[in-house]
Amino acid sequence: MDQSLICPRFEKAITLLSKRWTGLIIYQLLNGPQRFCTVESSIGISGKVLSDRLKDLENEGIVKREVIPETPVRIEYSLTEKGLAMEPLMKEIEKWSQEWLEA
Amino acid sequence: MDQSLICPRFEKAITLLSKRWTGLIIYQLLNGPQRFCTVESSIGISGKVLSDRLKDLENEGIVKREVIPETPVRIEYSLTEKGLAMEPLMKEIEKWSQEWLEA
DNA sequence: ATAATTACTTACATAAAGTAAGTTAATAAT
DNA sequence: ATTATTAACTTACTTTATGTAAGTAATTAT
Repeated sequence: MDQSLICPRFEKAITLLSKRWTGLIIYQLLNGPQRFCTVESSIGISGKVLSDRLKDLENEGIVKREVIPETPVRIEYSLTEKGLAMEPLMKEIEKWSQEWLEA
Repeated sequence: MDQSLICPRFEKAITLLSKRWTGLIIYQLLNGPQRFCTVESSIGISGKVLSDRLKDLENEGIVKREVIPETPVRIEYSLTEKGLAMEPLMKEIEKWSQEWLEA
């Protein structure tokens, strides 16, 4: 009796967002391209997990990684079109949180 | 250099949704009140974790638990107003998934 | 040659989730 | 009265995920 009526695409999306940190990383990157250490310190994630997540998100086509040969080397992470398309979704989370959660 | 510019309410909301299964449980309950075993089999979560999550969500005021003295006893879980208010958010996730993920 | 900086990686410890068996409580059948 | 049945959990144990802290690679400045 495993009648999964849940759309597999929706399930995949929510599974993505249900991974710890994923949502916050995307939200943070909506502020524009930024480097590893900026994301790390602004959301308080460990370097190890951030490294994992950014790879996952790159594989999903949500995040883009760009090496900028400066001194020392700078690496910029940014959202792809697919990632940027999550903005309305994030706005809805924001809305809900402002209406239903206490400060 | 820990300049967390992220709104604490938003952070709490996304932390909630970043817990494995939370989003799917809420989504499933948008179909209307239902019992433990229905949620369990429709989303494929283990009884143990479902039990934990439903307690968390009850404590957050998102889910309501009602004992119905039938034979055998039936327990119905449903969304509160706060939980129902997540529908637009879920719809946005659905939209994104339909536009950006493959079937 | 040595030090400094960013972006990682590795080894190890702790916490969360999965599995399967067991418990409780309310009847219902024998 | 005893046994069985069913839903809703719990508990004990295993596996997986995350956290912490130290280490490495590459590049350039001194």
